[in-house]
Amino acid sequence: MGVTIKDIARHAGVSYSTVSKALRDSPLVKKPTKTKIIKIAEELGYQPNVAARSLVQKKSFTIGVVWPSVERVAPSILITKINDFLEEKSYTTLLSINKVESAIATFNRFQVDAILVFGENNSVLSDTSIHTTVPILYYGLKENSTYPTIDVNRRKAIKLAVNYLEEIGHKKIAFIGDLTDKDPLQKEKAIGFFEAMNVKKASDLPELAIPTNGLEVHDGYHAAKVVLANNKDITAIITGSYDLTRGVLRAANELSLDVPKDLSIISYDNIPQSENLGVTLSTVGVPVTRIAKHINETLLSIIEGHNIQDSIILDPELNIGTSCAPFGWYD
Amino acid sequence: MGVTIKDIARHAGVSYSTVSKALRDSPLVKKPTKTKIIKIAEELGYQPNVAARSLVQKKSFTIGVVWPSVERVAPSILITKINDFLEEKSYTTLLSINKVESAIATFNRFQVDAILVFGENNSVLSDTSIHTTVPILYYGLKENSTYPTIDVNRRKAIKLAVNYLEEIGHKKIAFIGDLTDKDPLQKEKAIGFFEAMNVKKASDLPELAIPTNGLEVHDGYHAAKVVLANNKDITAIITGSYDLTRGVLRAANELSLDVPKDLSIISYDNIPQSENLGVTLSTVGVPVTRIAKHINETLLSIIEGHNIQDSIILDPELNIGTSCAPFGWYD
DNA sequence: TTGTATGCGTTATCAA
DNA sequence: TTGATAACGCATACAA
Repeated sequence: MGVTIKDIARHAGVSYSTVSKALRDSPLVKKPTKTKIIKIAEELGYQPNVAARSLVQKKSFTIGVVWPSVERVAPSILITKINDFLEEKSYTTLLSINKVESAIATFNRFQVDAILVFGENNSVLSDTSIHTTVPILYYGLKENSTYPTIDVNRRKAIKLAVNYLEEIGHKKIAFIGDLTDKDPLQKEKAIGFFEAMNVKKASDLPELAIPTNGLEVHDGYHAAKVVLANNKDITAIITGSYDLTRGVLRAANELSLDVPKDLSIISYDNIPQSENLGVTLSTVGVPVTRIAKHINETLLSIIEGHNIQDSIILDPELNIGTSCAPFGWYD
Repeated sequence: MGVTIKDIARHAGVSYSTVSKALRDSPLVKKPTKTKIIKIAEELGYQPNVAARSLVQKKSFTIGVVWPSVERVAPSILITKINDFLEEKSYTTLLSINKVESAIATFNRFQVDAILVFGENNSVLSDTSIHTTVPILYYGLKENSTYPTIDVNRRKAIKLAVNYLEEIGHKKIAFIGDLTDKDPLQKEKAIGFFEAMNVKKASDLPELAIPTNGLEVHDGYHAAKVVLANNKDITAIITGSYDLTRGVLRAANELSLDVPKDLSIISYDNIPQSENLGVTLSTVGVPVTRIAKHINETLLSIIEGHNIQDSIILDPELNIGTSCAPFGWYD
């Protein structure tokens, strides 16, 4: 059994309520008593019992994160950031990888102060089925949720990239990414491209809208090899993900194409890249740190009882590195 | 505020202790009262308060999982399996992505019944620094832990593969994988290869021990392209991971090499493959389901107070699919 | 400045 | 078969 404040009280020769106050750094306890108590607590390896504390405080200083699709990388980095921030504010985050409904039920029983739900791309979170007194924040596609939501404008991101490339003179701009309907997030990016190009669908733009079979490095590599061989006058490529971009760079390299002299590249990306790719990437997207910041602030705000008015859709930003240059710059 | 048993009691016109019994399906409550109470509880959306319950029971039916490196895929699948099993046994799993020490402290305060630590490959978990009354189980490299540990024998796995290939007549067997010292888990596989080949290090076997820059598909693809071009009499390849294998298969395909006619492949793997690769893969490793089973049983066992005697190192198994055939089989 | 008493929601023991 | 009550560990209003 763990050490309780009563054990500490006995050792210190004071009442346990004094110990309680001392440990919470209350001004109602004299300095010397306080330091003595804290010292004893440390010696005994005291750890406050969350169950008891949250029972009386009706607050657990804990945030539950529902994360049904553990396998995905991008959310992992976001969660890590959120966790770090929350830790600073002395909140603990606990994750559940159960199905949304059951995870929420669990967190509800645990009396967490707020629940953050990471949306699965294909499922909808509606409040009709869910019994909870704990405030919920949803991160994912706005249209999939009837809760306060934080979303990222992927469509606008790709448009931004297209517009920028056009501004600096590029005429043939290709998009390499997932063009299927399987993943709504990826689809948003494709739609962004179509809208920027004033077409409706991929088949309206067969030589510029390049589908991949996945989002891995090799998929980008393969797509780029094909498109760059068949369509020599393409001068700029926008990719749907960082990994695809890495593949495109390898393909360009093998084809002796210089980036950005022969080919400009803008990559969709949320995540700060650590890898050295020979060029510094130009990216569009909402940086994870900004997403994390918004999520955290919203979380703390709803915990304090503020009713979140509306959902937030974060605007992407464009960061131009050396992978991208005006058309004809080197001629 | 949530619904409590007292609310239910008031609605049902009984005492709250009767409600408590009824909800726990105690035989000490008459059928009709019981059903009535349960019905009201559902109507009110009652959810038992974990804090209060674990306060009195000194048991939370919760298992804490320490998972500092969220980004990795293989552990994700394992965790999912463990979670499913534990759910069946009516345990809840909670994950923490904090640093090991602080995650353990958190779980300790939450009075979880056991803690499962997923080892980070480069850090050591020793019991000297850790204050806890909760039993801990470690999953990772045995040598990194002074706690009861479950580990997988990667070295033996690769040896098994080599020996099998030799048995069926292969003379030139290459290993494609991470040969650096960066990741101890990968290093184990390399050592397994060296031991099976009776050499000490990679440079003793330059044409057969093929290093990659990573564990992605493209790394396997690239390595295989190089090695298969330079060394035509290699008839069998062992790879360090599933993704590498996918790359090798693509390379073989591009080089018009038939698998298994021209090239036999055995892949290190823990994870059941869903993808159709044209062949059914031959694999060595410990299937996640088996790992999960062992972890779960050990977890439940230590919760029941059994002192786990010793650490467990799981033996790999060899599964031969159509990607692997005896040397000369088709001649 | 310190100590005493009460209650948080639940389970468990005992009395009715 | 049901109800009253103590206890779990802690925070806090109030008494000393």
